Amino acid sequence: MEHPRRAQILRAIVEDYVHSREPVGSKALVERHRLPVSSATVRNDMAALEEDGLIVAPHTSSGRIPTDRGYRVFVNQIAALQPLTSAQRRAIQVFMDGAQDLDEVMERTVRLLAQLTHQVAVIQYPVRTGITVRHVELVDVGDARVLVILIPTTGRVAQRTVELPVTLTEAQLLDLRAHVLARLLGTPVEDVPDAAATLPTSLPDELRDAGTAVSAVLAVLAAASDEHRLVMAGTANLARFSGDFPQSISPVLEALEEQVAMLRLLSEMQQDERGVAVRIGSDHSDDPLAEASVVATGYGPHAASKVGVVGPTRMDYPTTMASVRAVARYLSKNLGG
Amino acid sequence: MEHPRRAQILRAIVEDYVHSREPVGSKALVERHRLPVSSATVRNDMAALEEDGLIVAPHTSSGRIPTDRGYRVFVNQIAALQPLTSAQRRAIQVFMDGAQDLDEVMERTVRLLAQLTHQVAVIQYPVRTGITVRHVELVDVGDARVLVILIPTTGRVAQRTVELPVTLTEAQLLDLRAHVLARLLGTPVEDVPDAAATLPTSLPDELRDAGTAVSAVLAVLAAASDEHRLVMAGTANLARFSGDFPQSISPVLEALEEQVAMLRLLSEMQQDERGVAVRIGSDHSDDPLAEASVVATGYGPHAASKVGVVGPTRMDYPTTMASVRAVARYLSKNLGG
DNA sequence: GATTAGCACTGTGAACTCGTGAGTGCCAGA
DNA sequence: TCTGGCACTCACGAGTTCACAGTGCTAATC
Repeated sequence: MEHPRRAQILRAIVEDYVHSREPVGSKALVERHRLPVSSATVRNDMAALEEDGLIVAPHTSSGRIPTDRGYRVFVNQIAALQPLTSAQRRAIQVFMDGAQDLDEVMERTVRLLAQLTHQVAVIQYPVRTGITVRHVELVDVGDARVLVILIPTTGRVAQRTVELPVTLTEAQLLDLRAHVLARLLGTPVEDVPDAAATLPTSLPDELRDAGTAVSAVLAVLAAASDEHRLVMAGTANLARFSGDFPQSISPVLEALEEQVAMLRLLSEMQQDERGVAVRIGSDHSDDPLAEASVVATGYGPHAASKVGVVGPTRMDYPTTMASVRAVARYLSKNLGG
Repeated sequence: MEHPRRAQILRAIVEDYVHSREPVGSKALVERHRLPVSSATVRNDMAALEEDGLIVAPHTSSGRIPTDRGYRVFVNQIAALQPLTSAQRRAIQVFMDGAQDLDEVMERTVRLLAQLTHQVAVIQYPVRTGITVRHVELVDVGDARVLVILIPTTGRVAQRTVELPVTLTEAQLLDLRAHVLARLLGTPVEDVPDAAATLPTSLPDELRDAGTAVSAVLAVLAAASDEHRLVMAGTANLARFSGDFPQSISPVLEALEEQVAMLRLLSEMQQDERGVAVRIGSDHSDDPLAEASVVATGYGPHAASKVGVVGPTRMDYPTTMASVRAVARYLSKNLGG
């Protein structure tokens, strides 16, 4: 793509097609974009672009539409993302202001992004790093059952009841608690499973079985964290764009409900130097998101948590990318506290 | 509707239309259901049913389709819900078996119900009654900030950090904790706001301001509970039935995302003696669910928590109602533990 | 070599016609 | 109250025509 005019024409085709949803022809292109060449020249360039697999004609004697590869090249060409309008900036401020807890921040963020982009927005709960164990509490619930509570330095408190193989006295439970605290306090949460596994060996005999049960639960509690949760909003936007999905929007909705798959997809996306990752369509046709594009970026420390939108390949990439990045930046800035 | 044959004809029309999505005519009706009368008779009855507003003809000389009122009467006529097939019962068992924590139960339930009914399924987190305060923990986080943790007898632990107007020593914090515990331990969660409000008056002067801040947070924590959370699954099913929504499925998707509105809607639905509540369409056309039906029922103690499905008015009510009830019963039975 | 004007060609989609058939309402008779 | 019969009515699909936006190609021009 060293040919500058062809790049310009590709850009024009993408813009017009995204805007009108109709195949764009050479003549209309020259007029709408005041190109300093004739339609015949544009036709020649179009033939070359088609040769390169960047655009296709749905049928003989119709205008061209971009292919996934065409969108890809277009997206890569965008040098700098256009900044948001001041109105949009203000919207972010107003919308996000006053969110009390993390749940509310996630909820508002995802709604805001859906509204800003007119697409489906998804956000992963923050991935926290450097979290250690602040406290562990064992509460007797009767019937040899104990409520195990794991309190990390930041993030959500995790709890679960566990059935002990033996009944412990109150003093024994306090003793066990002391052992657990001694072993785990200040331990990075990701090391808790290993640390907990070594716990029983250091316990007096009468606490060993109970300690084993508690350790197992602690390992589960340390592993289960918010960061596998995904929140989304704006699914109704998909229906509005249903014309852009040749099949149906069903596979897309299904894919969105598969949180595990979505999380993997998001984590696999590599953002470029502009700070945004874009996935356009898919090569393998069995992918439920084969007809869709995903624009995502990381936020928070190491940009480890993801936020993004899902929409049709025929999408306004420049503004969508700008919105996603702006929201992520806002989050990164205001989530530290 | 004391006319038995007309009731039978209405039933037949609903069944055929639900099954074929096409207006049903008098002749086809007589054949498919082996009615012991002629098509002319059926036509007369149809005219009467139309007079009553239970069916309409989309245009002159076409078959009839049920109105919302028609569906209503049809649903009321169903005396006993047909029980699930043994395969379906087994599916519930297999599907739900092995769910570890509440989140997983909710997740699996809603997926199962979506799969069973081929509709969008929604479930409200259990409404718990008779919950009291098991424990309150205050953890110093530095910078005059304290993490307040409220542990109820059952349900999710709630926590939030609060900024204190003054810095407390460790001993003062322990003192405050003791006062809080003395006041709140064993208090029903719904009474916590009131109880917490009286807390500061009983505090020594140097703890009063901090106590006020903590009380406010405790009130919030006690109010915020899982029971306002709604989980859904099967939105892709909506797209498959998109032909059944004259406008688009957008309003329905929007309505589903409005958790507050959905919760209110669900709580307002009164289930009848069969244990299921059915809402068919809507009178006011500005309702986003005007084109949709909701089948819901309560589960758990006092059937206070809701589970149900949302779909087109052209829905297989008997089996949907049976599925919803079966799932709710399963939940009620297995959620006590 | 790149660009342009000119021209013949093509497939889509909108507008129109027309025949078919399922379905209705109504009436007269059992 | 039910039934057979009959005239009538639309919706729908197939077939046809027409205009037009757009293309590819060729030959002339910069």
